Amino acid sequence: MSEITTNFNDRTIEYNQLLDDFKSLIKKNNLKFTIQREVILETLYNSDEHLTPEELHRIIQEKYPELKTGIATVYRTLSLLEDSNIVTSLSFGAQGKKYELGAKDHHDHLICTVCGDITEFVDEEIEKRQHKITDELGFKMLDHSMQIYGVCKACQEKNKSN
Amino acid sequence: MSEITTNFNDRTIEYNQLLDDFKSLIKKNNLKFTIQREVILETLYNSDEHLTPEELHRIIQEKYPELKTGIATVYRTLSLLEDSNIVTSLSFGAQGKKYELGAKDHHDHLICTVCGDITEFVDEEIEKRQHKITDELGFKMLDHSMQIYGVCKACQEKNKSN
DNA sequence: GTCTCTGCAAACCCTTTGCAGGGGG
DNA sequence: CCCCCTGCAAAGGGTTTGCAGAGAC
Repeated sequence: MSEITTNFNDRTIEYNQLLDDFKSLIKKNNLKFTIQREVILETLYNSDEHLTPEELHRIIQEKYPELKTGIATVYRTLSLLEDSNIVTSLSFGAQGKKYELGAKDHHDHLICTVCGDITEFVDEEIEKRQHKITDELGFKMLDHSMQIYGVCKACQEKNKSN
Repeated sequence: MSEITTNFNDRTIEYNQLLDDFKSLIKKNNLKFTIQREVILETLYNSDEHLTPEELHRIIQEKYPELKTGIATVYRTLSLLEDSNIVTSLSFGAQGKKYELGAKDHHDHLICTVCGDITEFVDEEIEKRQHKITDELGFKMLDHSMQIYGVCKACQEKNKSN
């Protein structure tokens, strides 16, 4: 039995639960619950992809054109969600960040450099080693991220058949 | 009194090697070897830090003010060096990249979110697990990077004494 | 002499901010 | 009603690009 698990797309967290959490957070900080904030959370929830702020904005504009949601609101809401650990971001150099719901369990990323597809995985042994390393150095770990770049199975096969 | 040989010579030899590699690369691609390109490589070599393009530019301007090296040249040369796998970069979201010589052995990074200091480490067990994961998924690994974010020992102690 | 490389400045892209009006609690 | 949130547009920060002259080969 492998310790490796992939693709958390079978949602462990119900949307209503997530929404409730977000509402509590908002109430606790004397913020306001707006339709824009709800739509951004919902869109992130319903997407299996890692989205850039721009992609998120475009999807929302297409689905709810009457809201005229501004890109600035998307950025502001993503910051709020990231600060609250509801979403997490992946950096892609100067080409910006991609966001995903962070309510799932922690996981790392396999990134295909051909098709851009991102696969998630968790490895308990790696997690353990990370703690061991930081403990030994007296480093207080707050977060970590790991990306493996390469060519996914599908792209390798596609390449063979050409 | 004999000439003293120190381990500094190792670095000198490595630098000449590096420079030769760079020159071959340049010749092979019908590019030109310029003083600016040499100074950029040399500065990266002589720095133990991970540098941003801006930092690199500032150091070069201070050391060789007569060259009036432009920031654009720094960016162009870094791209050239990265494409050639002579340097590697670390992403910091929208806040840009930091570069380091990639000729050293592979290693991962501990990044202090307080002082920005970067510590390098290698853990064989993690490297092994990464190969195991990609093998099982039929993913062809080309590269990987891991960053652990947190507070370094020095910053924790500084914080205590305040 | 040819053709790349350079510095400069403008352009670009992504992200943040200031502002006045809108809307949640 | 207060004051947070929004859309808009302008500003910001890092990076790239167009250009004409300088320089490598």
